[in-house]
Formats: sequence, C-alpha cells, structure tokens
Amino acid sequence: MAAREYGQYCGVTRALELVGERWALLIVRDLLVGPRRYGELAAGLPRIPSNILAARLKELQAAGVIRRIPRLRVVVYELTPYGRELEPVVLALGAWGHRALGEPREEQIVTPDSMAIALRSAFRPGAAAELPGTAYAARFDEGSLLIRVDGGALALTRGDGPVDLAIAGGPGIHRLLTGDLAPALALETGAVEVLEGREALLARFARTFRLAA
Amino acid sequence: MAAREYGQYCGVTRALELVGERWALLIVRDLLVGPRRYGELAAGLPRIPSNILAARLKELQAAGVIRRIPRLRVVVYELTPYGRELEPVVLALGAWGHRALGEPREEQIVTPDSMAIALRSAFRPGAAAELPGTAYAARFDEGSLLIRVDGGALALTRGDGPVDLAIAGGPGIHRLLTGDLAPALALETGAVEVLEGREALLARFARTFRLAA
DNA sequence: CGGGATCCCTTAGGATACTG
DNA sequence: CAGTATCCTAAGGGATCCCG
Repeated sequence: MAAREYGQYCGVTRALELVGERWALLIVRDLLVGPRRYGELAAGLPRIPSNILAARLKELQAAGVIRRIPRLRVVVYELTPYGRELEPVVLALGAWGHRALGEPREEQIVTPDSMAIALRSAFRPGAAAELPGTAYAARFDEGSLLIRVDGGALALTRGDGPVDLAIAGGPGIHRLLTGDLAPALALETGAVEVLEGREALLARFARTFRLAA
Repeated sequence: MAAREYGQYCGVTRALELVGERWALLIVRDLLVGPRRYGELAAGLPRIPSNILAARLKELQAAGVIRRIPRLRVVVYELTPYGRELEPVVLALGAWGHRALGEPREEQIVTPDSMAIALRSAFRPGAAAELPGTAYAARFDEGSLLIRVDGGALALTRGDGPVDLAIAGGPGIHRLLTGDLAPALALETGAVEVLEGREALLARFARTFRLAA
C-alpha cells in the first residue's frame, strides 16, 4: 500500500487520497470556474511553489479529476466530468469556512476565481427570480469577473462589458455576503467601492447573494 | 502569516486551514457518529501515529471544531456545533470518493464509524418512509453498529440488540450501496453475510440505502 | 489501561533558480 | 510561458516510553 493511503475502504478516505493533498482542492476550486492555463492557476494561487503546482496537476490527472488539453500553442487544464462533481464539496467547504474568516488581514488576497466560487455558493435563486435580470462586474487588478443574473440563473465568467453595476473586487464583498455589513454601510465606510452604475443596485446584489450565518 | 496558511481571504482556503491537514477530516468523520475517546479514535484510524492524533486533536480544539470533555476517569472528544456543521462536507466527500473505491483490497479495512457515515450519506428517506420500520445491525470484530430506520428517520448508534437483520460488516456492504451488486447476488457470492434474521430483508436494506452513481 | 509525550527517520512541501 | 532541478525545512510516520 502506498504510504500516503489511509488503508480504509471508505468513500471519505478515498476522496482524501485523491484530492486531500495540500493545494489540490484549491486547483479544483479555480477550475470549477473554467479551464485555466498553468500560468493562470499559478497567478490565482500566488503562494504555491511551481514544483508543487506541477506535481498536483499530474496527480489530479492520474486521479481522473482533471484533463490536460494541448491546444494550439498553449495547454489548458480542465475538470473531467468526475472532477466537476466536486462542486458540492467545494461549495460546502467554502460556506463552512466562510464563517470562520474573521476580519481580512493585510496579506490576504481575493482572487477572481475564489470570489466566483463564493458567489456561486451564496447565490439564492429564489431571491434572484423575483428581481430584474442584472449584470454585475467585480473588477480586480488581475482582471474582471462578469456576473450575470437572470431569473433564477447565474452565469459567472471572466471578462467585463457593459454592466448595470461594477464594484471593486476585494474582501468587502465577502462581508456583504455574510450580512454583517449592510450595503449602505459598506458604501459609507468604503468597504465596497462602486466603480460604475447606480449605488442603489448594491442592495439588489446583496439580496441576490447571501451566505446564511 | 503562518507558513501553512494560504494567504487568501476565501472560505475554501479558511476551511482547509482549519480541517485540511492530513487525518483531520477523518477524526471529524468518526466524531460525527458520536463522542469518542482517544483510544476509540486511534482504533478507528489504525494507521495514524499517536503523536499526529494528539496534535490534530489540539489543533481541532483550537479551531473550535471539537471539544475535549473530561468525564469521571475518562476524557471524551466531541464536535462543537460548528464542527457538526461539517457534516455536509464529509457526506459530500464520501459520496464522491465512494465512486472511486474500486475493488476492496486486502489491507483495506472497514470500521464501524466509516460505515455509519457511508450509510448516512446513502440513506434515502423517501424510500424508507414507504417501508416498515426496521432495525439492522452491522457486526464488526471491533463492535457493532445499530441501524434503526423508522418512517423517514435514521438512527445510527454503536451497540447491538434484537434486530430484524444482522449482517457482517465489511466491504461487501459498500458494493451493495452503489447498486453494482444486487442483494441476491451479494448473498450468493458471500459478499454479504447474514448473521441473523431473514435474508429477504437484505433487499429492503438495499432499497433504504443507495448511493447514486 | 487510557492518554498521551519523545525520539529518530523519511518524505512531502517550500523557496529559488534554471531551461526548452 | 510552462514547467524542471536543486536544496532545505518542516510535517508525517513508526516505535517506544511515560505517567496518573
């Protein structure tokens, strides 16, 4: 038996053998948003050493969780269908961990992909269905996350465009999701900065995305 | 920043900082079934070194996931309310990993607690509600798991007693849960051994517990 | 005997530099 | 840009020992 196996015939141990190594589920988290190149993954996980990223990508391939796709000139990684079924795991982990986040610290970053997953787990289709279709953008230094809400459907992609409301990406948005910072207060204190569109739309955003305490 | 932090303000990274270390979620898995003593945890995870178990218990306490309760003469560990909310995470992981289990290998063991979690994630309240209330027992060398199904409710405890059907604990039960082994065939091949009660009740068991492929 | 602590060794992970 | 190669540290693993 491989040294790092747990020696049990159990779904939980098997899952942890496949995706329980350090960094593995964070690679999955980012790939849940869309296919990514090696450099994009590295950019979304700035603290991962490149040898570890390379090792994890190989292991996740061997485990049948991701696929390496050589395209013209570039290589992209994407989740296999089996890998995509980790979405409930990642969302549940994110919802649980979100409540232990506390105050953002100086060195803690927010990446577009991590924000996308947080929004996906906070999305309330019921609330969204009662609101007009809206396009939001969260803008980061590294790029922009386009958030389209229509009826009970949510579409998250990278990119920007004409939106109803554009806000600056960052920890402030997370505070909004938990509800411990009301939209008005978030604007007042500068926790959330509106870059484009009517500030009043932030309340609609906050009704659409909410993580239960 | 601590070396083992991921440096992101994100629920997934925070969760992995709290319970992402090796063995941690397996301790949580077993505590989801009930409070356990140090020695019981060690017995349910035979390959964990005792220094690692001790270290994890301290870390999980510090993280607010478990509590150390000194009782007369003995100490037990139990999940805090926040720790109990990891149940969806553990069940989702287990359901996902279950499908990658493959054939049981000689050195892979099945513990009562891991079986309890598998049953909890496989439980189908809808199917159970249409069947008569039934008490099952899964018997292991280390002890017995008592499984009571009544209406749409499931109760899992350690212990034995008068049951309608008692089966030998082991990998065979898992094969039944996925449906790749029909009850009749499981009995025929000896994959599942009935120790007590009518063999026909195994079909009811298989209808009550099923992991979707 | 339960509930750990200690020791030593192995290996994974981290930092940095380098290459096709 | 997409990874390797190298070196070093720290975590994990295994056995043993300790203490109330």
